[in-house]
Amino acid sequence: MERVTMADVAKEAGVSKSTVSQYLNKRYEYMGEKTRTRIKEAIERLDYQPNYIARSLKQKRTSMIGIIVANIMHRFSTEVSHAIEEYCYDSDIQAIVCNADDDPAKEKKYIEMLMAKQVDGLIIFPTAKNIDLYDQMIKSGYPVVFMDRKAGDLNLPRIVANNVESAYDAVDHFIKYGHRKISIITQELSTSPRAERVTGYKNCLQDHEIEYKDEYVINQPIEELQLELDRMFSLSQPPTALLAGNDLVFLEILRFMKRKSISVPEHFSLVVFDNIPFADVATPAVSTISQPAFEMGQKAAELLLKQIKKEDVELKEYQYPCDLVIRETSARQTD
Amino acid sequence: MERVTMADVAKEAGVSKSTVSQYLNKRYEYMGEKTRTRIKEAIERLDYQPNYIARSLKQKRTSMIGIIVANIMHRFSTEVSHAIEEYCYDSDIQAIVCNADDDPAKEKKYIEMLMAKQVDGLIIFPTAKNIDLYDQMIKSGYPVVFMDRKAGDLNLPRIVANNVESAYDAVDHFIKYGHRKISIITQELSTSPRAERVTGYKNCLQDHEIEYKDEYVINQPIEELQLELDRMFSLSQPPTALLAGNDLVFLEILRFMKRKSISVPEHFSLVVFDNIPFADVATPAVSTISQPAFEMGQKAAELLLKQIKKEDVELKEYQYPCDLVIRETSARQTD
DNA sequence: TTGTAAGCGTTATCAA
DNA sequence: TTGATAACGCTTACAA
Repeated sequence: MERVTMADVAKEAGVSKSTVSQYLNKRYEYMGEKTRTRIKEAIERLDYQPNYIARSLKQKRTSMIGIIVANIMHRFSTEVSHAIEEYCYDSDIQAIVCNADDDPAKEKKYIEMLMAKQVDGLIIFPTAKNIDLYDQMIKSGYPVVFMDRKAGDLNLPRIVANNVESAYDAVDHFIKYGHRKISIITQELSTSPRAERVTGYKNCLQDHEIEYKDEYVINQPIEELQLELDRMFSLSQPPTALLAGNDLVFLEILRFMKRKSISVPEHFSLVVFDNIPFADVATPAVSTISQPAFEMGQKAAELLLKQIKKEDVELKEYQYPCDLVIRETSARQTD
Repeated sequence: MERVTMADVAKEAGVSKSTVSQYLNKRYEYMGEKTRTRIKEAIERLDYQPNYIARSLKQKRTSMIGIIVANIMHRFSTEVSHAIEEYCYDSDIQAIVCNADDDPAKEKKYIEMLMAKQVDGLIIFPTAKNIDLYDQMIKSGYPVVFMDRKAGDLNLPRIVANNVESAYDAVDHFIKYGHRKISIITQELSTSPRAERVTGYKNCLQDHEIEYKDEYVINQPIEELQLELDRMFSLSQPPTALLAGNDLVFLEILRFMKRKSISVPEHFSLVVFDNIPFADVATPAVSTISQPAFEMGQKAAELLLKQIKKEDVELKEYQYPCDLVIRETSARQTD
């Protein structure tokens, strides 16, 4: 196991612990050539590995940050985490990814555990149910960045997509393609992006003077979606275009299509709000609204590391535009 | 920031640090009822949060483990990591996931950094290029479990899939479906699973007395695959069945199909060796050899935690059978 | 240029 | 049943 300590190296090299410490922290300025090589050799001979825990205790920094993801099953979360990790790697920072699984209690537990582990800061996809806790962290000056979701009226940097506008654009695209019976399907409206996507949908219908119909709007838990889809497609006038609110919803729509043996874009046009793997190479290629997950992740990391280094950051909302990519699941409606 | 320490709580409650420590570690046996409540109240009043770093320094355990994934872009890696995390969550252990990105130098750096951070053990998808380092860790008694890939002849628990047999089964399935011109496509044969899958392929052809043809076997980096596929499908006798060696290869095959406007199973049958999202709900649904990623991850975690707790574990290879799921991309060949 | 010594916030040992 | 006190392995004034 880990045996060799700095004291051993010091003894081996015939110097004191502090000198070894100096050496390790590359403070060579006032260090004699011989002492340096002697320490170097001693370290090699003993195969000494420094203990970062001890250093952290003293320095009050761990060079670790935490990422608390609301639900790791979303491709978007994975892409963002990945971008954060990559950014951190260049600064010799470790990222610990935790999955709150859409459970506020689990989120709370992770926040407390990561803070107890003295991680230097946190990037959170907030469940938005632990407002008091968020508030307390922020007030205490602890570095935090919010990602993807809005929560409360807190004074910290937030990275979000322009959900309203992007959903608007997708619906606008449907309308330009001749659709009038347009549906939007999301999970429960318990998070800001979902609600915003529905808002964009409504706004666009309104601007085009298309009547909003409740029966075309599904906001239900994943488990309910098959039933809801059955219902919606039994209408005398089923929708001809669907906007899937995220990748998990898309999965359910695929399942539904499989079950009914129907296909896109023949039966309806489809746009998915989310990054999905294979979207471009699938047949038919899937039209998507893709969020700039990589840029968003990098920005979050940048803002967090700046806060950790006590540099000034703007405590505002950083909004990212998404990219509506029309592929083969969108078709013109001619009736 | 983090201000309140155990000493503050002790003072506030009018007891000594050691008593507070006892309380926190739930050693109530010899503790007076009143002291207990006084400490409890003091903790609440001060909103004290223990510092796990200090505890770790003393106890020489961090309750963290590291996962070093060879390449995070594989769905399999994500699923395994996820299973490990879930298992660890129940034991109050944190998992730190690092992506070596198929780079032995990066793998080495991560191993050293995680050990310096005093993580209690490591689950590694080895690049198999750092044998000396692996050897050293294992000799020193550090808890390690290998996942997915074989590396060197080391004395530690290894979790692997039965690659030879599973590839064999897929080819056997092709042959039963009337195929004789069967191709296998993988990346470079630099890892054991890839080589084993090719072995299974060869064995099966041999058992069925089908001639092995080099021109049907592609083992090239991802970037070369489009060229190689072009070449292979320009043969006078192109293959009628393809076994894709993993999910990234599958992506390239999809890209190729898109480019050539050809489809499965009309142009060829396809089985993918890997877990891919949407496989069952895609159209056509994709035949896959799915690895029991969840079980493999759980087992790895179980074996690692046992080692950490100094319990005996068998230092052997744990081999997991995969599941050949025939879906719609496999068709009978009638010519 | 290097060494001494006092922490960092816990836990563990042993007395009281 | 509780309290001193010495670690844990490192950093950092300050002294030499």
